Amino acid sequence: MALFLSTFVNKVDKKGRVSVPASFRTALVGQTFSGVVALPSLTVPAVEGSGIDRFERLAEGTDQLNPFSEAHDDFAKAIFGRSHQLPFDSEGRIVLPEALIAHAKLGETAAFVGQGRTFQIWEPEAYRAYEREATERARRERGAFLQRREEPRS
Amino acid sequence: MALFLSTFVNKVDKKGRVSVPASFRTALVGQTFSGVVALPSLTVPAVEGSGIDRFERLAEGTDQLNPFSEAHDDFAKAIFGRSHQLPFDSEGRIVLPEALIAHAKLGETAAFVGQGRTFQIWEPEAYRAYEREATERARRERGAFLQRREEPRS
DNA sequence: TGACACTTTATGGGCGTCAATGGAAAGTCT
DNA sequence: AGACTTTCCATTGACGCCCATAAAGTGTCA
Repeated sequence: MALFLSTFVNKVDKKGRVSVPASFRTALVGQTFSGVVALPSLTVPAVEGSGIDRFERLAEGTDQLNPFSEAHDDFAKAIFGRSHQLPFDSEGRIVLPEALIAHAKLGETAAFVGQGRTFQIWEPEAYRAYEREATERARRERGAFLQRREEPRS
Repeated sequence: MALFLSTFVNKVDKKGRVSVPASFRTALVGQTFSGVVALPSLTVPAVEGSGIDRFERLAEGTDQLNPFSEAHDDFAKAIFGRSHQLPFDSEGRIVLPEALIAHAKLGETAAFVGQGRTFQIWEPEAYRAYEREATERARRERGAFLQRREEPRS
């Protein structure tokens, strides 16, 4: 089980600690770093989260010499420079740095939203609004998706 | 054999538990997650269900750590975030989250409706109405279809 | 073929464990 | 020492796990 699914709303205490949903934690076991890697999303007011394995793979990509290497360089700066390693405490919580809390405008609670291979952390109310919009778009594009889904596996 | 066929109506107890029909369970054996993945349908008042394999395939197509790949779907976001992993208990039941019960307006009973590679969970009465309507529509369209076929002869 | 034993499902309920949360204690860094 | 951070216990409420029962299906054998 290596997928982040569903949405969980947990509390942020006055120390900035949040419980990472248990199912997310189990999706991260066996990694070289026991915790999550988090960075402010470049596109939405949320925190992007994943295991460190993702970044290890990403690092390999930046080492390559290719036509996009310059873009990769900017990319690496934007990604690695702004990312945080957040270790689990013994109860499976992480502490969110001030920079991330500010970026996502987090208050008393935080919504962990599964996105498959990664997840995001949202202010719950902001996510509800965003989800409504995203769902509406998905509904419109539904035809294309369903076709893809029903493709016979080769 | 991995198809969901036929319709079964089972009870929802006061804990929100429902037995997944045995034939549906056997269609799910051997998956990496022992249970079903469920999400509210985008189009009808029902719960969409499937095995996790479907979502694993979906995740492969959406790698969204790279912000330059603008191509990621709203859809994947809407799908992963709104989905729920519902593990089987030792008797083959799942517990339906409040959000799904509300979406499908489930009461004391739930109808599991096979759809081939997936299935749906309906409030039984709502499904009967929907089915009547669907077969009626199919009948009308079949009529039109047959007419079209006959046209070249005339 | 009909009766009986056995297996599989569906359903209900009780109870122990763990996840989520809060707070205290211990350790660090000026 | 004071402020802040990390580690360690304490509580509670939900959920997973187990057992018990009933209904339904399957098979066997006289």
